[in-house]
Amino acid sequence: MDDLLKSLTQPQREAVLHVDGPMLMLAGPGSGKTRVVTSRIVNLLHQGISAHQILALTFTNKAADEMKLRLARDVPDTNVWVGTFHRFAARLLRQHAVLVGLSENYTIYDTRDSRQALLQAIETLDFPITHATPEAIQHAISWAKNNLVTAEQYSATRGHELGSIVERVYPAYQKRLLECNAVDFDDLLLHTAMLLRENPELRSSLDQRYQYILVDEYQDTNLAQYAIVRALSIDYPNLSVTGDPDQSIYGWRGANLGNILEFEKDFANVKVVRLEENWRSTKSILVVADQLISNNTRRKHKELFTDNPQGSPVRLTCYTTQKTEAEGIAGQIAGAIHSGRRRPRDFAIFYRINALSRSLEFALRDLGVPYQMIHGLEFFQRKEIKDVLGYLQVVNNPRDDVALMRIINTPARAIGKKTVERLRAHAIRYGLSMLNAARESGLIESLNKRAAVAVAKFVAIIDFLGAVGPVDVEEILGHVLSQTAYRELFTESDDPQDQERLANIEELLTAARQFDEQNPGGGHFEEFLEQASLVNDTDDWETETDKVTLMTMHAAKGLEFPAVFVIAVEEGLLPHERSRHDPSQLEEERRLLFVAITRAEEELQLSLVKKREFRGQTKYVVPSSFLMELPREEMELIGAPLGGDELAEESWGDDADWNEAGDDGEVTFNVEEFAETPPPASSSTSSDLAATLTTAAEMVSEQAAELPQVSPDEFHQGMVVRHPEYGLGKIVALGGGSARRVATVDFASGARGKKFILNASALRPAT
DNA sequence: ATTCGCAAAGTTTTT
DNA sequence: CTTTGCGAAT
Repeated sequence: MDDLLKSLTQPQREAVLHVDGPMLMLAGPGSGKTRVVTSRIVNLLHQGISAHQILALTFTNKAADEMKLRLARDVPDTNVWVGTFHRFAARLLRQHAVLVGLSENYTIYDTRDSRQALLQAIETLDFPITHATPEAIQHAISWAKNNLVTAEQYSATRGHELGSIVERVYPAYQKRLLECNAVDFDDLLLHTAMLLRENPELRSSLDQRYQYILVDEYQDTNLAQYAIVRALSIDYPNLSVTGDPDQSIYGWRGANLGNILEFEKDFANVKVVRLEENWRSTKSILVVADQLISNNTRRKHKELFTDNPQGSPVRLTCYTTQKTEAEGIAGQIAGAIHSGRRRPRDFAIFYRINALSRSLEFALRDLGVPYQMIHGLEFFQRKEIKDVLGYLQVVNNPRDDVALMRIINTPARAIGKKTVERLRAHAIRYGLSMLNAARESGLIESLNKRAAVAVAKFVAIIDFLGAVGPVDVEEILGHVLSQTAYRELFTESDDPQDQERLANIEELLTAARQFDEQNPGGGHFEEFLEQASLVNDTDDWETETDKVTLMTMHAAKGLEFPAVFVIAVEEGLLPHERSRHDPSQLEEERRLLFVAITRAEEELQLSLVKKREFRGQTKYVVPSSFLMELPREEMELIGAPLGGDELAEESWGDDADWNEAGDDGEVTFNVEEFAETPPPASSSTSSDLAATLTTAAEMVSEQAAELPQVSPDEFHQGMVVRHPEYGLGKIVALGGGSARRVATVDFASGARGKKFILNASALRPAT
């Protein structure tokens, strides 16, 4: 502990040593915030505070994992609860589900599932919605929930058209969710906040349980999150929040900047600590960031400074077109890599909208620079994954109609739209869940025999899965795959997309296996599903690989890179067109650029172009108004017209000036020079990856056939195997930990569901 | 039940 | 210009 303190600055030390009472830590970018927070937890434990009285809340899994990792380094085996708001709420809600009308096996719907539930609710209302899209309604409901407005409380402002629709739809939607025993993301917070508000004994016992609460990125909390944290800090107001108002970039999602700006009014005797010293960036970079952000009014004044060297000046480069911009940047990167000065992973390129990544991808690929792009949601949103998990959802929560309707005819089993409609009508009429309605398919008059039989077969599958019992997740998923023959949909196809789907299913099984290892005992279906819906795969962005990173400025928060490029610093893109006219939204756009700039450690280039192709047509670009707020005399300006005085106010927005500059605007780097660069290992696409994986798997099974002893890990679900007694068969499910891995096998000879302990059996892969 | 074609929209994104 | 989703046709 003493060693720890020695390496800290005075303000950092103050924050670390703070024990009781509320604390507000205003931490600028690169100020060592995470380190301070984890050190403070270490100190709390040191003071004799029990680990289970400490609660650390973050926004993203990435941040939570980072904190866990650092904490584990200092205090191995601690059981301080570190996690996201949503996960904490989900856990609390499991224990007290009944109080809000749910049962503990409730399902968490993602945005798409919620939309389906919403559409179903609108159907039951049967009044036509003409002037609002479902997305708009969904958004309005989400906004209400984030602001703690319940369905009963919601009332439209007079004359507000969308509002009056929402007023009717919101309660119906909420009813539908309860019928399905499901919640949406916002409900996790709303229900929990209401739970605490309406059950004073529960609130005070939890307040006592969680005496020390730490919240990260407090500037991004919404009202619901605020209410939860506030309710847990009344008797024991040892709440410490960390954040930076200048890095609040999620206002459009309901984040309430007021939460952090007014923290000091909210609690008595708040200790305020300012971490202003920056350890990340050069002076050149920091001064640009500082000047820019000082144009905002809604902030807490902060003086950023650093002991780091001056560094090279920040570049502001103007290219002719997005093509030359991309090539120029790719050329600089290739050059630096080629000369051995930098590695690919040192670089990041940020842009305001995903659509801008295209030209960069081409340019990087042309020069053979490996890169990775961070897109938001992926894995758990894929159709094949959602389909397979849909079965598990229904098994876990038989009232989950949304999941049921997703899978009832997937893979196709002759249950058409009409049949589903009739089932649904029956369900509504008798107040049944879809599954129970399906059970009665034989009694529904509108259904013909063929349809009724098809439905009965589906019910049989669900019942079979339900009867499997509390086994490992990997095993139940294996049963899902073999019962539905889902895998067979893809195995015969040579469409590369299908191969990718197959690989994704394997990945799901691997994820299930890892989960099983961490949660032994079997039957943890709902925890697995919860993890699947609350996780997103930007979280496991590969930090280890040596590639240039391309991402939106939003995704960049919390990261740092030696060299950063920010492209398209242009009016209409940054600030974005839709934010340009509202002063508070404009400030958020400025914060976004501030976040992007402060990711850079040593080198930074901002760039724009003269004309940009957008949605098919080329338009002359107006430089971002933010550029005028930067200390241009301290920056290196490259490329006409930014080199001269043309960046003066009078030429702003005047397209003519841009035309005159000519078409071969200066490019900072000669691309041709690097065209001959021997291409480094190119960025591997997922299909490449799938191909390698298949080959590897083949090699493994070839080897296995020759070797007398086979490792249990070499068996996988769906594999064809041979047994000396039963002959050829197929693995329909796998379960158990690595030492006691059990395979369930159906044999061609007719023997079904035979179980073998892989370590001990004579079962071998067939080749 | 699947496939094809057309229309419409096209910030940012967590959970 | 692209992508994506829904609806109509086979």
